[in-house]
Amino acid sequence: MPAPTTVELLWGTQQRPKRGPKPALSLDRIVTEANALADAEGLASLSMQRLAERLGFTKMSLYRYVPGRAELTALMLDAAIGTAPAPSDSAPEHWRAGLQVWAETIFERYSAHPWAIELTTGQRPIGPNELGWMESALVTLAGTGLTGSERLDSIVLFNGHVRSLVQQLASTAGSSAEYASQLAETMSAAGDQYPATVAAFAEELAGGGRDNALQFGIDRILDGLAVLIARRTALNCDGD
Amino acid sequence: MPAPTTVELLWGTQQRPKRGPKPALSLDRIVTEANALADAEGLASLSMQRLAERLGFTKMSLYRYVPGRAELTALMLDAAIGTAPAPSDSAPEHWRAGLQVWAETIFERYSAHPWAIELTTGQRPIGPNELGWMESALVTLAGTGLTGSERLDSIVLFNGHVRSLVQQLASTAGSSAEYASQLAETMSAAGDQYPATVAAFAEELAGGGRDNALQFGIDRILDGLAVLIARRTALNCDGD
DNA sequence: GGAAGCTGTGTCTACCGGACACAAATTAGA
DNA sequence: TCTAATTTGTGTCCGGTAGACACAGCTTCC
Repeated sequence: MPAPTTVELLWGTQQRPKRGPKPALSLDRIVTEANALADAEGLASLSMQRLAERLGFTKMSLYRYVPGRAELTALMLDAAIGTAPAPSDSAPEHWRAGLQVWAETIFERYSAHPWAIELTTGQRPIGPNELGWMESALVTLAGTGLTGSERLDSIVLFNGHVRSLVQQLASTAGSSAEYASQLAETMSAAGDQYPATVAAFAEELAGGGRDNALQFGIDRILDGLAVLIARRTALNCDGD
Repeated sequence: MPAPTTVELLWGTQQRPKRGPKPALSLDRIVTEANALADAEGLASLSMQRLAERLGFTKMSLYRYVPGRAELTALMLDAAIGTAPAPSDSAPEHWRAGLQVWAETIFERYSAHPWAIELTTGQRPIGPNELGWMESALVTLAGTGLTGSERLDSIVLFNGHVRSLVQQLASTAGSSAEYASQLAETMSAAGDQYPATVAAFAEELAGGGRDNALQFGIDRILDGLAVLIARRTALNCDGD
């Protein structure tokens, strides 16, 4: 019985062996409970021991289903982001609204499971759901006249913005007051060396201090893409 | 002797005690060697034990200088990104070139120490160097007519893009061939469910497959900011 | 009815971060 | 100059982690 690889687990290409007792656990149950545990207490509090206790089994029994922690977290990530919603309207002129929804939706998914972000680092096999999100965005971008590289780079750009925001907001969500006071203390101690920073924060506070960083970034990226798409379209018309 | 906090360590507001033997180590040496170890073998291979062996001391002696691993990594991060280069030309009309250089430079810093990226997650005190980078970008954006919130959100946008790229490129740097073959295998197995993805990658390969994702993202963000800045400038002129 | 093969379990190792007590070193004050 | 106070580096210990391995019991095939 060779241990299944991460790819085999992610894409479900393993078959049940014929002989032997029927397994009392399942991969789905394990991953579901692992995600629930991570949602409740964070990824750092997730250990094979604690997960096994939650499932009512011993630690080593989990290794019959998952080769190790790395493979488990890979499955957790793909389960956390879930299936991508089908692009509602793939007409080429609606790419802007489509990407807007795409970015907001994946932001909500990641926000519901902030621990999933740190699992997206490092070289790793891509899962079906993750690929589905990419496919969804690429369908929306299909008729824009952008090249394949540009379409892929656009997704990287959106992904980076959304994930960066989730990380930042999730970390300051619990205790933004404490965070703000700490920042204020630093500013009052060494603020004279950072005048532009002090000015920017002061102006932000005066203006209400609402955090629309997510929408701001989405709008800027969409505007930037629109500039490029318009240029491409103009060139194509000239060429015809 | 209360243990120094992360803020005190980062901002250097602790004073040497008068009595007792002179310390044989120093915070600088510890952080320098820790960064060298992380550069060589990654953050996961950095343990207090291994760091102490590298320094020729015992593990527990390190705790005389650093309260714990979390504080150590906070110092490592600020040392890794280094001091921000002074904005060479802060004339308002040069914001575009200034941000271009800013993004490329911080990209190089993070690329030299990819492990530093994962240390930027979670709520944490900000260090002097990190604040210096923010100040540098805010100075460049000072004369653009953007509000304080918009200037801060712009930096978040650039930061997210750069860090996301570093993470992705650093992970695929060592074995891009293996990664490509794995992706090709997945595509050939399940590619019919992801036609737009297959098309985009095929087109990218046909076009040479150079990865200019960093520059692509920077250009789109700059274009998007230019649109907003032009709108602000036009409104201001109308208002006058 | 074996025999083969799988499942869940208990035990074991190596490593991690960190607490705590202690001897040596150094300085302040008498 | 001598003593007491205080800091430094060290050795030992603890709880926790991931994972290896052998073993008993169950299930199915021949």
